[in-house]
Amino acid sequence: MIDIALIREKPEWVKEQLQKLNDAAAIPRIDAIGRLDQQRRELLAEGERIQANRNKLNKSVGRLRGDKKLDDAARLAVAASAAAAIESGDLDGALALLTGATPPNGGAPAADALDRLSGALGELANRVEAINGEVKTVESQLDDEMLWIPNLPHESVPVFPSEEDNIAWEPEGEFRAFDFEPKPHWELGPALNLIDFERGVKIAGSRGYVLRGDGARLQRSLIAFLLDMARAKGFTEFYLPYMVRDDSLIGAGQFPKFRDVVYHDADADVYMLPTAEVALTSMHRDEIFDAAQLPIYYVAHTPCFRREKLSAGRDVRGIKRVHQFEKVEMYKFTTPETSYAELEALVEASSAVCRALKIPFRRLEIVTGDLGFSASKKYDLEMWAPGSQEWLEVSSCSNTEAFQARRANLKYRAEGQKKPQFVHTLNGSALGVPRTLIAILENYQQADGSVAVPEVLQPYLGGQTTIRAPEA
RNA sequence: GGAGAGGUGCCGGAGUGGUCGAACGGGCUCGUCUCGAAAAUGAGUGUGCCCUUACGGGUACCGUGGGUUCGAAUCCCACCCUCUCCGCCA
Repeated sequence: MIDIALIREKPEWVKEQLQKLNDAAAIPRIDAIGRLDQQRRELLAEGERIQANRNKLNKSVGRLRGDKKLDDAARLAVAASAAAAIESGDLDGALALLTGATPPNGGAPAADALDRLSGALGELANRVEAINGEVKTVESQLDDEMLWIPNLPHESVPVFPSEEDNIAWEPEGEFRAFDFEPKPHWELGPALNLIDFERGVKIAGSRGYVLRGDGARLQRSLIAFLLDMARAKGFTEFYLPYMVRDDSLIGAGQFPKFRDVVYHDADADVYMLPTAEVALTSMHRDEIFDAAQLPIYYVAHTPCFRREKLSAGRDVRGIKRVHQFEKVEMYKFTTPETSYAELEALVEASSAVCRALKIPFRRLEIVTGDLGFSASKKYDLEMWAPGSQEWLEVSSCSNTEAFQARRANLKYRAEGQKKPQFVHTLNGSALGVPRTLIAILENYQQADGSVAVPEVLQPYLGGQTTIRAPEA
């Protein structure tokens, strides 16, 4: 969520930002939010004004009823005058009467004066309730609109319309020179009996896949290696729930916009985790940190489940785009002052993993048109896959600034400051597992059809250096 | 799945329908005392929202949502969650 004060104070500027994001659908919402916000505040002011008077009057009535010093006639006289004052809208006058500041004005002290007073106060309660009802309606409309507004880009993000314009940095690492035609992983995997697509589809349907033998072991090793890399950099490792409630998805920015990519168990009303980021964002929901606790670094390996409609004919082969995959995700809670330095460090941490695996990769600076919903600034890392002949996105590192913090109510108290303020949150993959697996297979394949094991993974595979096809 | 207990502030723990944002204790912060510390002692110590340049004022919040009432932490209803015992189970 962005700060509504921005919309209140400079709506045109906000619209310009949305224009850069290519989110034309969000733009008309800004005016709607402006109207709702104003409406809300007007209603609140009116409702609270009456309520403040009502609170005072109610207390005074309690005292009037219990006041031993007044005889019945006097009590009725006060009640009658006060009731008349309330009915005519003079709440201050009524209060003065009830507290004895002004004497009753001598109206007929009817026997039912106390009931009439109660009735008048009840009427006041009804008015407040009616206004509060309107406030509620307006607020829920307002919240709903706000949840659809994407995060705004940081000023350093290059302004271009589409992912075609993302800025690729100079690749790092050595591109291998092959003296044979490198195969894509969808050929290598089955040939080495590491990946079984037919059985996967048999079990799970479209896009199902099975890793087998050294394929499964390689994945397991990779995950352990990735977690160890993060842990060495000070990240605390977590095991997390894979099924989450909708508040968690709203907090991380998945809902309401991306509802259709998340699997849902309607009976239990829980959702399957699309990324660990969702669970990690919610870890400290509704908490207030001390400044001294920040920054906080977390890392977790989880499966990710994505229902996205996988378009026919695109990325259909292999395990590049699937409904279920493993990912190791890093997450940071920081102060606003340090979040951009922390973003650089985060990308560096992911880059270090690519270097350690000795696979050529490059950094992509994401432009405004491709920023997505939650990020203020984002970098992707891509590994080169010589068999598929393409760059594979293996990591995506974002600073969401206070966008998720506002949705999930994540705050901290700055040194010497009374008011808590929102933290900044960052997330980055380290790395996406199937794509890294693809890159390993395709980069480490050898002329005889076998695949060498990256040096850093060998200890995790009991010293094994090569993956070969099993004996026929 | 069966039976029971309970959800109040940073924590523990009170709370006759009106003066309760909430006793009391602990913690924490600032101060006094001290060479310093401990002990003792004084004051303070929630969050959101609205109004206000500011000082400050108002309002809401005692699991959530409804209801009763002039007035609800306190009464009624529904729901959620936690815990204990039994059963089942990796």
